Amino acid sequence: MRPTVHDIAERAGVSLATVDRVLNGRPNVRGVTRARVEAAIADLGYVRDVAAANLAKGRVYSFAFILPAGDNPFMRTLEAEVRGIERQVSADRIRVGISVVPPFDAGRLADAIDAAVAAGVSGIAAVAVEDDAVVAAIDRAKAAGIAFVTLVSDIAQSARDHFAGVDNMAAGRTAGSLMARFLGDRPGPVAVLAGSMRLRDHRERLEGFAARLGAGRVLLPVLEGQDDPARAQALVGDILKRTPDLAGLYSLGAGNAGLVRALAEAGGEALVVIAHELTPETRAGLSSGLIAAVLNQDAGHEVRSAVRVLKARADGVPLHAAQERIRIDIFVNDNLPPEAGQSGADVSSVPE
Amino acid sequence: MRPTVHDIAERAGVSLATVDRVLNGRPNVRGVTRARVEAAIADLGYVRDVAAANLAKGRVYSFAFILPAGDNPFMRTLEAEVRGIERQVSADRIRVGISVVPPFDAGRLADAIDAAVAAGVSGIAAVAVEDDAVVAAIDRAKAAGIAFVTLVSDIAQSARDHFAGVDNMAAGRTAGSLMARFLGDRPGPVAVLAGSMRLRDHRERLEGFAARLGAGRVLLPVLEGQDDPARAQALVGDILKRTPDLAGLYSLGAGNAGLVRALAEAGGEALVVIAHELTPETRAGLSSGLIAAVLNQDAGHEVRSAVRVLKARADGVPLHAAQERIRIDIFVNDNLPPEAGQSGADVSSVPE
DNA sequence: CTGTTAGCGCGTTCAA
DNA sequence: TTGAACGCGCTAACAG
Repeated sequence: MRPTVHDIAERAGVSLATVDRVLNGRPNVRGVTRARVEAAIADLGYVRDVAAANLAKGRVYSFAFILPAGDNPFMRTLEAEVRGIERQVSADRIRVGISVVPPFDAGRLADAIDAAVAAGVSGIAAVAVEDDAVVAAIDRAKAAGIAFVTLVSDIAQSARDHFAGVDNMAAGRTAGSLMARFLGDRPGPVAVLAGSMRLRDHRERLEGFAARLGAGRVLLPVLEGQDDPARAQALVGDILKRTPDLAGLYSLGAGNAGLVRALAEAGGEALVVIAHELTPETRAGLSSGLIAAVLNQDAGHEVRSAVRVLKARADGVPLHAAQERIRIDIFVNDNLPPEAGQSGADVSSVPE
Repeated sequence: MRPTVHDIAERAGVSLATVDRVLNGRPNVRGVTRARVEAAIADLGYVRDVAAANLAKGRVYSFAFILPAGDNPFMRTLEAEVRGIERQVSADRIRVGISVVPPFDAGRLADAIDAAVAAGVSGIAAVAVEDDAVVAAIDRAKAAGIAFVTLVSDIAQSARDHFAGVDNMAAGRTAGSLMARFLGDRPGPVAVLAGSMRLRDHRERLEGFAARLGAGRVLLPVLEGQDDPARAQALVGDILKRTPDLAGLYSLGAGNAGLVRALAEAGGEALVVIAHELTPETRAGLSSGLIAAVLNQDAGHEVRSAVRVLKARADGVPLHAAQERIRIDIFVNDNLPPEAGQSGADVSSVPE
């Protein structure tokens, strides 16, 4: 049986309360007493039973997720995953709230962070926007002792505890080497559709992509679609028309609904298209053969990872870094995961 | 606040003990009383606090993992993951034991299952071997009320609760379509290296692969290497010599250390090689460019999934099917996850 | 058949 | 500075 506080108290010759004070770093314990208790803890290899502790405390974790509004399908999937996780973790006394802020609006994001801090949450996960105001807000949250995880998009120079997202440079490299493999010796230039070169994620993906594409391949100037389906459709339609020998197209941002429409219209067959994020649109593109491969970050995994990390931080407990690393998934038409039901509502009931 | 057993007792006008009896389906409760309690439970929307229940019960879950012995690197990774998960879940009063049995030995596997049942575990996870004796043993375990999960390799016709592994037919299709894409118009036949056509997993992968390879492509007779590195090396070396125009090679089983050695020796450059399972050997193959892509099933995910399912079954709680689906990962040289430290020992400690 | 009571491992009043 | 005692939500002896 695992040692308990009783065992420690007995071994150290003190009472339960004193053990508790030492365990939780509370004051009013003499140095010698503290040392005796700590020795006992070390000797017995005591580890606190977090479940029992929470039961006693009546503690409820409250985490805030801050996501960008808008019709970016990936962000909506992320939101659905956050909503879906609620029931899953409510048994562990964890409440998760969502606030949605205008996309790319650093001021509003910073305000939302401050609001969550004021509301007394014990952890925050947010899709970051690179901005000094946001960095400052994150640092304020950390200073208030609140766990902070950046989600999907990171700000490394902030005080955040963890980043739950992918290495976008590596994602770009992956797209580049896949593109090179798929094209083989086939001639023709390659186009890139991005949201905006002002976004760090998009810059990184492009850089990685270019690095792996191969020296002999012409890379056309980047098209910026602002992650907007209509603009993306126009841009792609245009480039297809103007570049009959186009060999490949890499869509590294959102707005892929427009991309797929433009591809379907043009009826281009041999064009190799690689896109990001598995959404209904890109899934359809894979199925119809218009898209060769989709790179994906698993939104569900990211959300679950964020919750685990926030909880671990709130408990002051170490975490398994290996499990928290978000992979870059490659999907083709044959390894697509089954279409998820309604936002995580896919529950198999148990017989008997 | 969530309703507790006290609230139910009060509302139904009974004592805690009676509520507990109803909650846990124990006997010695009058029909009318039971109905009253159940009504109160429904009215209040009560959900049991599993953590508190386990604390009270002093319950320790004990799960048995049964794995094949031998030097199959994937199986050793699986074993390492099982050992690695112990500490991670010991906080949740879960103990996991491992027993290793001779590979492909149905009798010994069945014995191990029976032994675990006799030892009184509450759940079993095993890499299944297709055999009536094994089916019978699984069914005995289920009859004894023990949760059962097949791992990596399934027996669908048994009474197992769940399969934690991948769809091998889909994995084969994925390999086939990737091979077709990678080869493009390049001429030349394709070879397949399998362990044994007597293994259902390997048959399924081959079938999927052939279905997606394309009609115009010649598929050479299957090489059976018995998952043995030395035999694999000999077979691959031989086919490379005898088939100078060989365009592609699909290794759908184990023994890839031999495969990589043979490839390195031959110095074949343009040959497109696709293999299964990310091991040190295949990882080296990807890095050196000898292997184009590796299909993988995440052993850590499989083990964690198995534990979650076993625990859910033992608790009689529903589970989120979507999270328990094991994906078919595609790895190329650019999206490789960082090399894991020693068997899950990759723990980042928490500051402050 | 039903109710009382004493814990599970821990945190938190209160006194001392 | 320390300790005794109670309670978190639930289960499991016991009585009745």
